[in-house]
Amino acid sequence: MDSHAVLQSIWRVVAAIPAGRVSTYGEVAKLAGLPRGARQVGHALGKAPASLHLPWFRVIATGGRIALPKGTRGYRTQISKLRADGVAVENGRVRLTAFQWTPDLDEMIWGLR
DNA sequence: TAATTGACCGATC
DNA sequence: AGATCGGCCAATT
Repeated sequence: MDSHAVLQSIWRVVAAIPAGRVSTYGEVAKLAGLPRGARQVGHALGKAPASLHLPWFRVIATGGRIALPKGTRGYRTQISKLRADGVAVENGRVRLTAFQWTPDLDEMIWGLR
């Protein structure tokens, strides 16, 4: 599997995160077939062309933390985008118990198809 | 080729 | 709750 394919699978997973829900770097990595590749996800998001319109802001760090350093441009952008999605962000954090996306449980809990 | 860096994670203190 | 530390893995220097 070449690196380009890896980027694509990561982007595919990120693109699949539904509005109003979030996922973590580690989780996205796992879903993309990289069990310990959380850092790769960071790189992949950084390299993603804007033309893909990827919902990168739905990807956060473990514990619901906003990964970007507080005070940066991206930090504020991410929060406002999440809020626009209906995700509650308090003090730079998201309640994962309420908003974390897990594809398999998604159908069971929310009855989505 | 080796060292450094980074939108990370988990356990531990 | 916040800080430290070791482990991870790829891209960059």
